[in-house]
Amino acid sequence: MTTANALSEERSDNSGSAAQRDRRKRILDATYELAKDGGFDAVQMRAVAESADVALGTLYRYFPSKIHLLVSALETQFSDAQERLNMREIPGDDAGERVIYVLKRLTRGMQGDPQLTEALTRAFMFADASVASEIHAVGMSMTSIVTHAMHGTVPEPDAITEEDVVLARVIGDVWLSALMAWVTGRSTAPETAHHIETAVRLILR
Amino acid sequence: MTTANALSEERSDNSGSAAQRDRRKRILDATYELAKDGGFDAVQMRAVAESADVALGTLYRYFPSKIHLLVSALETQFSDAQERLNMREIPGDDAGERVIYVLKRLTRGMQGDPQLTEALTRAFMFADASVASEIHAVGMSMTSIVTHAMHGTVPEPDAITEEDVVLARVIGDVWLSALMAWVTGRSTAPETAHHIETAVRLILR
DNA sequence: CCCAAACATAGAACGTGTTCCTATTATGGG
DNA sequence: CCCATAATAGGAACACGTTCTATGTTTGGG
Repeated sequence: MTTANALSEERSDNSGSAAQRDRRKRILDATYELAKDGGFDAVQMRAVAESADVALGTLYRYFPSKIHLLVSALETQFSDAQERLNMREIPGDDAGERVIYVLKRLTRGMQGDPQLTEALTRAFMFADASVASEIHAVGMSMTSIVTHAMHGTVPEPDAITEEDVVLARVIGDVWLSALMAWVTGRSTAPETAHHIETAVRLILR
Repeated sequence: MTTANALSEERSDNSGSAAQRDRRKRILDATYELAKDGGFDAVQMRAVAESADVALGTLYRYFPSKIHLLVSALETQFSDAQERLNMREIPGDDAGERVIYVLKRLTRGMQGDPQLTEALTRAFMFADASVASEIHAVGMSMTSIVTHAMHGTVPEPDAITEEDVVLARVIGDVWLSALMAWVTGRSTAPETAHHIETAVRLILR
């Protein structure tokens, strides 16, 4: 999703210290690249470190575990998506239509990179309490995306009711479960889309 | 789907050499014991093998991975719960009340054994495509439990409508997400119960 | 300019899931 | 009873996440 390739070391023109900056970004880019090709298993810490051209210990200084690394990658992707979506109005005649539109778009995007999605989703699922803050951030993005879609435009904070949040959380739950079913091969892409659509209509009826 | 261990052949000749008795059951029992005390991390394959008094290779013959082992344990627990619930009528005046009753009961049961629940849930979450059939079985039990609760009594197969199944799946999704949030320390037990209750009322309104 | 502290590197080492190998022990058909 | 085959035991070996150690290298305040 991000710039295709910061993997190739771009240290040609800038000598020394310029290449020392942006380790975090290099690491995340390497993570995306490896995940895109081989999924969760291919994101091996030694491989990430080598790809990002940092030492293993440095990788662990930036991300204290493989799960932190992948959930942080997911977090970045989600807040990017949230930002992109916030820039425009969501098409659709009612909340249900708009939410379905947005979720289908999100889902299609993720299904376009199955291995990457598998890596990020499984990390998210496996995360334990130590990753709570990153997971919380992802949840916030998800809720924000859905409430935005429900309202059609970025809502004023005090325009979001208690019920909106409950609805958004439930929709987020369903979306996550559907994504998981797809990632683990228990349902096809069309089935996933259909399940999400049905559930949203049901919840926002 | 009626008996607890549909997977095992459950050899009935249990007299004879006691030590040979049902390795599968010994393994699952050891798994429960270790999980109950120390959660996911404490379920170490060498420890399970030793506890169950089988060789490591034998353990892997019965369960091809730690995830298979734990998801199978979850499967057993779920189909036990399903069986117990099927034996009686569910109290409650409408579908929503009954579903909430059952889910609260289930949730309380799992929260009574936090470490065990953490182990089983995280394994379930982490499972990949190779565990699809076990995961599917868990999903079936879940759906069955919920449709049962919706109807109040074990429904005839043809009394279950398409919509029932959709409702049950959505409820299952929410329940799973709530359980996950609790397991990873992102929400407390009361919050979890409240979220489930709110969501069920919303879905079955 | 100098030095202490923070940051990086390379790589060894360790733990646990998983695989593999060999010898031994049940099992069931003839 | 005997043998072929499968199942099990016991344990070495390997892979990858993670931690640790020893040694530079950068950086910012005096």
